[in-house]
Amino acid sequence: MTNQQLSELIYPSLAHSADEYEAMYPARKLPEGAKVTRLGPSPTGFIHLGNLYGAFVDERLAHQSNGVFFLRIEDTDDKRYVENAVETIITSLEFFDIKFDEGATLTGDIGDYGDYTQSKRGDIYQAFAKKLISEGKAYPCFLSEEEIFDIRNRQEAEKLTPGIYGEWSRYRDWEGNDALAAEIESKIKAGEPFVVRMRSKGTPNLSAEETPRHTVIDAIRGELSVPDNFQDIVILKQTGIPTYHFAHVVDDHLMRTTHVVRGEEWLPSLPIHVELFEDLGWELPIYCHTAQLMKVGEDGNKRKLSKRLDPELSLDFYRSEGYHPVAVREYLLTILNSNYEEWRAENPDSPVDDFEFTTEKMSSSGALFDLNKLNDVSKNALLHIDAKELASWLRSWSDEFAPEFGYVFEDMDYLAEILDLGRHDARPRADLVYARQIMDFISYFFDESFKIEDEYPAEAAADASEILSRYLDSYDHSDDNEQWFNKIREMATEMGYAAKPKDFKKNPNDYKGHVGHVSTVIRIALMGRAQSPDVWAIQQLMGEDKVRARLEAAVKEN
RNA sequence: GGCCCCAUGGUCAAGAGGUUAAGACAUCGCCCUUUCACGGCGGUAACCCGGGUUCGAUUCCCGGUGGGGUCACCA
Repeated sequence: MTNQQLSELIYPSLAHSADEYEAMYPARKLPEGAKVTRLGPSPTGFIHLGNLYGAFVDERLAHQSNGVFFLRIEDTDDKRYVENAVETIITSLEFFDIKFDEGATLTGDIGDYGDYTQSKRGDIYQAFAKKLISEGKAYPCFLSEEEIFDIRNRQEAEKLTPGIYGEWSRYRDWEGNDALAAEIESKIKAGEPFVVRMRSKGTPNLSAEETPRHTVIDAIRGELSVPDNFQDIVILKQTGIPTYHFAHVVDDHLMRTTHVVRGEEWLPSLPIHVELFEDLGWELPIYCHTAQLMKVGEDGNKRKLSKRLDPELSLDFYRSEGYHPVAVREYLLTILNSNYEEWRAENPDSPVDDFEFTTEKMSSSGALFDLNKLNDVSKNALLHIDAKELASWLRSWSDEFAPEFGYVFEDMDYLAEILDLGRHDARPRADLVYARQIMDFISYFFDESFKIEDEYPAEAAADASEILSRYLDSYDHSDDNEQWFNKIREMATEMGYAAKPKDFKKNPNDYKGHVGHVSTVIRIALMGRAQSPDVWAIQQLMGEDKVRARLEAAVKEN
């Protein structure tokens, strides 16, 4: 039996040959320098910030170069599949403005390089596996789970690298062994299950110094030292479905991916991929191994984000808290490219996508996720969003995640005015961070959520009742800001408070307190809290009736 | 344990042989101010260790140490 005969025996009737597939998916016609990237999620229905981080890199690389960014569903593990996962992936990414040009969509594939779902590409993988078998670069393996377990135990006892390779692989060297060749032939004819393994050319168990190496250039990390692989890894599972390794190599070649962006956890399997590309006679794509987003664990050490342990890093967390997609995008960019913040400082009003993103400026060490920084970036980002736009965005957030705030959206113009409070001053206020926080920040405007949260300052608590009734009596809604404050100052002085805080600080024994304490009493009666934007401006927005009603209620309380 | 990746303040990070070792977030103080926010000024705070190479290493090389990742018919 020859390798050629073996391959025919295993795959007697495939729809197409490897060469035919090669011709069906020719090189893309794209402008010089255009990059083709892809996102290959497995449909577990869970994406976290780390995935988004990687997706940004893909998206920017492709779209900055007039290239193509496509979505490929990597569902080669049926155990992992979660209902509606694909939909979740697409809509979550869309929310953060990650859009695909090609690939799987909710209504079917778009593009000429499909199918874009790996489970539908069985024939293609088999055609290439057949080619490898016919060339002696792969072989069928009938080792059972128990046998593999046994091999591993013996290897561990001998302190050898575990795995199926070299002499440990019983079905590897059947050439020149007629008995074994006959055994394989009869097993196949009998329909016994098998996997297809790569027949690695590497020499097993060499010392680190003896191991031959390749140098692969990584666009983020520079030169990578890749030791030769010697493991006969599985390329096709018993089901005929490929492992990640084989699917990656076949798909990214056939789909003409130019840049493979993936997490650094793939670095250890790079030797396998290098050998597979070589076996198939294909050129290596440019790898971009991104650093993992980290988190501080319970032991105080950094660790990789984990879907089990860190549900709060799920994209849904940010969506439900109401972080604006632009803010998240902007934050990610600050950790993605070290020169981003500098660029942003120089171009405060430019759209994010004007920034020229480069892999060279990416850090190769894992960044710790920093909520403080996100919040800071977010409040500046929201400053650039028009109030009306912000209002309607908040409404759609509420519809989906917080319907209890429905009353906030009854008058959208009013909401927009509230949101705009102080945002156009010479020194604009930056109060708004994320939707849930905003709901709390503006809660005093609505009787549904208004409540007294703070206590009157000690300096003026005893006079609270008098302050409020005098204020109410003299209240004139048409007063301008200056007239209004002069009245308060006058009243404060009459009641024994300093007209200026400085006077009080200088001679604390001469006064009960200062005008600030007096106005805090008013602030609390109106807003329920000691801290808020300008009282006069808020009163103008609330309207005279509401202002009087709040003051009257406060007087009654005292 | 083998292999791979990484290593500058609390965090994100510039720097690429000679710098008073940037900047941002956080933090502290002061100023502005009727509160807060914004803004301004200032402060605390860092090159993991040991060997080389060099006139000179945070920077280059080697070795440790530390952290991370990975060793599946998961991706």
